[in-house]
Amino acid sequence: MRTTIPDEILDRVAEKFRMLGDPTRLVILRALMAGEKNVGMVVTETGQGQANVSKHLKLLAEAGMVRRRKEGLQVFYSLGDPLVEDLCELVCGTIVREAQADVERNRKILKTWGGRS
Amino acid sequence: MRTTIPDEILDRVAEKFRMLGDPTRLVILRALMAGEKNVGMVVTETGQGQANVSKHLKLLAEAGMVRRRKEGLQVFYSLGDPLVEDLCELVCGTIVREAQADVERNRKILKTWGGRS
DNA sequence: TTGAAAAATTCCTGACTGGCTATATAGTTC
DNA sequence: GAACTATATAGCCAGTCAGGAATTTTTCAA
Repeated sequence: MRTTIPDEILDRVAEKFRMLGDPTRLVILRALMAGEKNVGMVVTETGQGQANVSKHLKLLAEAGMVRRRKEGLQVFYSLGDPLVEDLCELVCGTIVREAQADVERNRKILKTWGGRS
Repeated sequence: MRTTIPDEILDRVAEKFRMLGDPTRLVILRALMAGEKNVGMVVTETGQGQANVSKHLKLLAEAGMVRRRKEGLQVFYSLGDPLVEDLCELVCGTIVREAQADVERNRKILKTWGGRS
């Protein structure tokens, strides 16, 4: 039996997912998956504006999905726990499976109805 | 080595997460975790308005996270694949760990600085 | 102290979205 | 067909949020 989501943490669960529900944030997190980076590096790597990156990193840090370390002028961010990677891997796997199912379905359709153009 | 998120599916990954990033949708999905239900049952179980539930279910179905089956007047929805449950379980586990860490931290603070009131 | 660099913050705007009410559609029963 | 039920849809409003430009804060170096 699987445990259900307790009411008390529903909002926090939603918050975590909401943080991952934005493509720009995913790109930022993907950049951090390769290792700790400062804001400037994330900016150049993602092509996003500095203000935007800073804002997103703040949100991610507040949600506890990213760690913050200050060193002189620069601030370094890194993934806090493997949760993010695990979640992304699961979802990516599902999407790949969906794509494969699509391909298979189309292959059958073509086999039955398709001819040479 | 972990595979990174391919650019081509970034938006779809974000969409899946975005679907889970709303407390109401989580409640709806939680209801479906117990098994297939028609819209009316989900409405009474979640306490949400009928129009809202219908809209959310439509979104979830479009995102491929919920299956739709029509039977006479009623429409039954069910979880399509175990992805949702897996994701929720992971996040819940993390939040519980965070809470435990908080408790532990506070315990130490009290042990050092706290006295009897 | 002045200047420069990195990051954060503020303000603004446009787009999106959750929830509501009312209405429409589809299917059943009489 | 008329009445009824279950679900879907349309329209509206308020709140939220991503992105950009400009400014501020923080820190280091000269």
